Amino acid sequence: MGESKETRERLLESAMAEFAEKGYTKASLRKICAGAGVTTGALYFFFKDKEDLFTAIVGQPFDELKKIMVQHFADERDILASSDMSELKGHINGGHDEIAATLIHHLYSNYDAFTLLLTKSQGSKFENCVDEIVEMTDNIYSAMAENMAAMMPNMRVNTYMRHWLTHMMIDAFIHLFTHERDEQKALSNMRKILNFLVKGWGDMILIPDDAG
Amino acid sequence: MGESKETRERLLESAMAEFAEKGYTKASLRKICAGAGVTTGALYFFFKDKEDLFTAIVGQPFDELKKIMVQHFADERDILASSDMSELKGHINGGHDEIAATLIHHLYSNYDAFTLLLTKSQGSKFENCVDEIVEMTDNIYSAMAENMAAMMPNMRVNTYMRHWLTHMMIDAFIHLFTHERDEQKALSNMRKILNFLVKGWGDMILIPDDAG
Amino acid sequence: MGESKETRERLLESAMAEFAEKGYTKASLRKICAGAGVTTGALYFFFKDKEDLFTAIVGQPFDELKKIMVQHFADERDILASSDMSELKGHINGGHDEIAATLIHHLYSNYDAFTLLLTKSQGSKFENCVDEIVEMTDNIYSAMAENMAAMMPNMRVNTYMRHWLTHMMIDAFIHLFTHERDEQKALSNMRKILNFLVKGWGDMILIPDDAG
Amino acid sequence: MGESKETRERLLESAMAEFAEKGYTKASLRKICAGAGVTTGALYFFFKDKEDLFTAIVGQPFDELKKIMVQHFADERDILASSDMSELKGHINGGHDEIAATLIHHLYSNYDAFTLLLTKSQGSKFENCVDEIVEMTDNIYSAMAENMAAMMPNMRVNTYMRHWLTHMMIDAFIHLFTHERDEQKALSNMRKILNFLVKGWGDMILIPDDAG
DNA sequence: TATGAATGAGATTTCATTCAT
DNA sequence: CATGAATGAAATCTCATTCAT
Repeated sequence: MGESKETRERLLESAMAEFAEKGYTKASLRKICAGAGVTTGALYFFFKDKEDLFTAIVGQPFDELKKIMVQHFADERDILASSDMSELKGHINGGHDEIAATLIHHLYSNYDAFTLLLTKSQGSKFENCVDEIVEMTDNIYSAMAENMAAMMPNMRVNTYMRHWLTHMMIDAFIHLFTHERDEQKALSNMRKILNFLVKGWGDMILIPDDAG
Repeated sequence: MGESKETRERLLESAMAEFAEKGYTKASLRKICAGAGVTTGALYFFFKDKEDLFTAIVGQPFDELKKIMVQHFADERDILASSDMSELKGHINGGHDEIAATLIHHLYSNYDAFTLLLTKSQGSKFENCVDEIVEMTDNIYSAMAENMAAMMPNMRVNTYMRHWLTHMMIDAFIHLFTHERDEQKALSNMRKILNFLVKGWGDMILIPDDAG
Repeated sequence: MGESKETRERLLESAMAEFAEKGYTKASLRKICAGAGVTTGALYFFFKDKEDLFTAIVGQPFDELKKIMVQHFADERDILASSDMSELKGHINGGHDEIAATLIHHLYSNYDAFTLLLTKSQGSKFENCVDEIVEMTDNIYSAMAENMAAMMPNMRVNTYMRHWLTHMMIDAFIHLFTHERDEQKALSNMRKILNFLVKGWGDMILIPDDAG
Repeated sequence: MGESKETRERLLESAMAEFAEKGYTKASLRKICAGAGVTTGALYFFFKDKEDLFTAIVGQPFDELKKIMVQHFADERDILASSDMSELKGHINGGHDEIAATLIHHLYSNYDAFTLLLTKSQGSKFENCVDEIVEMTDNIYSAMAENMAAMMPNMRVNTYMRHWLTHMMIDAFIHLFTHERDEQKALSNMRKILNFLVKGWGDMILIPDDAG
């Protein structure tokens, strides 16, 4: 009554707790409402259905995550387009450091939402969100790898390994995020991990033309 | 009536399909029974409850997986106990190759069961099965890493990176398994990946005493 | 297999335990069979259905109980038919003592069966067994009371109190049986109780013609 | 929709009929809902589960019954504390008359509920409600009997008979209630019965020190 | 805005019973 | 004499959702 904003927020908080405890599928809207001190009708005033409620929690952070990545990759592409080989390699590391910091900051600024998204979304439309991110990233890296191969005679791209390395990189972010509550430590570790993974480009992705 | 083996197997097949489509939680026992052409009571003659049915599909393959790992690690420990440093490093690679082949063969020999276990078990008692495997592996690698550090003066173990590398290795198996239907290709790729990850031991896990 | 008698008895024992624990309605035939180490088919070889199984436990003791009472009352009637008033009164007490001993002995000789019958039969055809006994007894006492009233001028029978006193007497037996495990103590107490209740005949049952 | 009070009441009425016909355990919630013209979900809006529905019918009358008894016994204790022997005996009868009237009135004012409670509650949490009442009463009478014995030299309490007499008294109330639909007749008969039972105190409960 | 009431479909599970072998 | 398999109905209960007020 008259306290609409509060109600909506109480619902979101209650939903966060319930989704975190039970997972998307097993979470009960009734219990979410009870936890917010309202009845189901109130929930349906603010949200279309269960999916809409879940989206209200994780949707925007997830969209922003994608926006950040798209933006970063667009910047990268511009730079790479006008680079020679040695500048490029240097840039990859620097670029990685920058985007890593930005992404990790974004993840930790929306800690609860991303925890839900990454560990409790099975059954919702977000259940394949990681695949979506991997695909996005892979598309970019695909272009990047082909560019690099084009500059290096007698070398070609092992697409399978490129895909795997991309996946490992995303998984590394997720693993860090879900196992390390402190943002600074996460960032510091992520840098070491990225340093390591970048070596995989040379080792596994760009390979001699005649390799199996 | 009278076609006992068939019925149980039809139930398992129908269950496999339903679990694969909907995931453990959303799968409907009614539909599983309908799919097998029997009534719900028949299901309860063969299986105690939903969890028992799911376990009948994934339980044994999972247990064997753990048994294979335990056996492998026990063998390794015996060998490592009587090795000097250089032999040891050589062995790690060889050992990896061997266990990788065994594990991948086991995974692909129970393809459907492991697909269920790894991607559709949320809500069941197996939902944390990957963590279980990671923990098992990490315990072994923990001992191994300490042994190696003890042989190298002025070096210590970065436990965080050790844990991460273990996780990445397990994830690599899972990623391969869930993205590559051909066992031989999976094995070939896994070998390359392991070769790469093993370098992480030198790069990130054994670090100078004074490193942060 | 070849041990039919044993099986039937094991079923009866298992049934006794299950009925005692859950009551007739909630008792599960499956659990009874499991407890006897056989499958449901075996049960249905020996017993027609659930009711028949229960009857196999409590039926005969109950029938014998009624037979004992019928016999006793028939004897009583013969004696009473040829008695004058004072002999009759004396006989009531003596008769009570005798029948009490016989009944109590019968109850305690079939302790488990009567415990089931008296406390766990709701839902079965025996659920009103106490009423049946009360009615039987009341019919006899009705005739007896009318006889006595006929001998006493200006007195009539208060049928309500007669019915109540009969009920209390039966309840006294049941209360004793269900609260006192030792037959001798039960009998000793029952005698005191009957002595007391018999006074009710003079006090409440045979009343002046003009009483309300 | 919109006829909330009616629905809840229709459910209670339908439940009363079903419980009365089948007993608590065998009563079907489906049939109760059908009888009330609503779906099963509606029932669960008003009541937590089957037990809660049964409690909604019999709980309050039963609680009030206990409250009445507690209040009565508290009053009695105050009076008895300041009485000599002869006043006390007189009081017992008077007190009995008063409480009997109050209790019987309460029982008949909730006729259907108490019928359910006393004859159809097996399987519910109320299945031992009579024992509860007996115990309450027995505790009080225990104290009362000891007081009386203390005033009478060379006399002691036969606790077994005290317990039995208490039980008989409660059973008398129940028997009257379940066999006599008319409140006035029940009360009138109850008075006679109590008069009779009170004699048991002298005959069976307070006995010479040297009695067995 | 929000409530209170109700729907209707569906969930898992248990039951007594049957019957071919 | 007993098994193993299966039926079919019913049980209690929970769910997301709707809607008049």
